Amino acid sequence: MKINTNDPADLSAQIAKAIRDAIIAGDLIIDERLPSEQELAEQFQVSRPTVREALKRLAAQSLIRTQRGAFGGAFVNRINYQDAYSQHVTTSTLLLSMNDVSFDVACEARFAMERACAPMACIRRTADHLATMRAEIHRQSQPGLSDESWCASDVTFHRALVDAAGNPVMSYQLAGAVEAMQPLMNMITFTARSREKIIDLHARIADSVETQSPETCDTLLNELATYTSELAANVLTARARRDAERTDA
Amino acid sequence: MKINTNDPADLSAQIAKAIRDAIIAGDLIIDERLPSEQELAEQFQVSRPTVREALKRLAAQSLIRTQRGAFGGAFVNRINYQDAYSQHVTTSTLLLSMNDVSFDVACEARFAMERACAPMACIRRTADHLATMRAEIHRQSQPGLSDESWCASDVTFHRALVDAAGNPVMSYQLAGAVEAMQPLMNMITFTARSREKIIDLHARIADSVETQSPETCDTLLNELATYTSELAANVLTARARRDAERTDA
DNA sequence: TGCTTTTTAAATGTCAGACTTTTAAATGTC
DNA sequence: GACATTTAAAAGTCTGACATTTAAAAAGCA
Repeated sequence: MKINTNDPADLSAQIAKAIRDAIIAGDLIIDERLPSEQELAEQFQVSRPTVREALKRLAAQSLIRTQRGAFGGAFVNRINYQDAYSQHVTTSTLLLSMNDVSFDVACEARFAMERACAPMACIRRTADHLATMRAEIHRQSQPGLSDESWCASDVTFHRALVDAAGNPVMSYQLAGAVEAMQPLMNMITFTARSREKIIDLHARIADSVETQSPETCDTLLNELATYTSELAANVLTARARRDAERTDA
Repeated sequence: MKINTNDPADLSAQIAKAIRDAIIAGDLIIDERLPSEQELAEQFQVSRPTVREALKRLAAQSLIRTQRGAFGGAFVNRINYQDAYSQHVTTSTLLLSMNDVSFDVACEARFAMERACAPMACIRRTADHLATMRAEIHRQSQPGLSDESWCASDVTFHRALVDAAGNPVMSYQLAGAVEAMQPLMNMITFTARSREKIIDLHARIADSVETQSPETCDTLLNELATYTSELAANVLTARARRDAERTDA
């Protein structure tokens, strides 16, 4: 584990990279304790604050965890789905919001991937997944539900559908697409009428998963995708018209 | 932007969280300059090293970038696909390797998502994507190709297929599934015969994308998924048998 | 002996202050 | 006006110290 003296990057970044590479290569195994900060400082010939900055970088990526006290230190972390999941969602959300990704592109990606889950979900769904979907449909039917709660419930419903596929790798990868859509979904105004239609689709999707009818489920998801896109398009044109009027006035 | 004095977490973690939340909430916009480290230290009533550790955490997530010199400082970073992509791949790879994810689960997820790309790829593929696919097929046909080069070429081929769908959100989300599989793929021994079969499938997949035949493409990807699983199963049973023999001796 | 309490040492967390290096704006010079 | 020089601001780094946490080791005790 060496650092390149010709590298223009910060020392702490170089040290972080060296340790990260060692973890990825398997030279440092799970739960293995790194040398103490003082020892690392001596190894890399830098000061302790510099080592600490490097360790904080790695901690931010959940690659290590630190423990205080005697026999404490930095340990190689087993990355769990929870940590990876929340990081993935944060990054995906920012990626979408910062890069002017159009609603259509995000929507297309999300539903394409969700439709990939559907056949597996129809086969492997448990009573638990179905119950979650039904519960969210019930929540969505309640009058006076705020737009935010509506969207949150929508995400929960779709997460249950994805989780029903029983493949944690897919759940993890899909999380970015489904949850990161929420801020974009919040732009849409869901009228009582549009909510009604979506709830109907949700109910029929739940039915198709329960009766294990992948083709029906696929068709319904497609319909939902189309309808969601339409709603978004309406919002955008309405907004454009209003802006135009304001410019005229 | 305040920190909670009752929070048991480290100060640097709290400060990082406060700034991160401000960025996610949109209180800090892209390219906005944060206060200098000295000013942040005064605002949060901590020392400069503590602030620096917080900033390094954010830098590790590509949320900020720092610039030295007069009028330098920490700036809110526009997360680009490149950065997000490599982070996503790193995390996915470690998630798979550290959590004993079975080959089948990872394989299923990968091909299910790839099949979701296929219809879009058939419609939107450009000459560029097709050329990349053909070039990789050609590379794969060369005798004496190392297993690692073979796998790398395989990833490039499939990335081209995914990119051909013309949806950057899908490309980003799929990157984790496709590239993170590489270490698992490296476990498989690709004999000349198995390579031949895969190359044939690759060629027919490229054909189907070129002739815009989504159904054929889907079937072929399915076939490739099944065959890949079979190869892996063979490796695993062979290894199990060998281990058993070794135990006997 | 066996359990509880106290001590202790090692490690991270935090701080203060100084110095170095980089960088771009401001100033000076031709 | 174009180029060189100065300068100040900011990140990067270092040194040394102290605070806090924690688990092992030691001591005390029944």
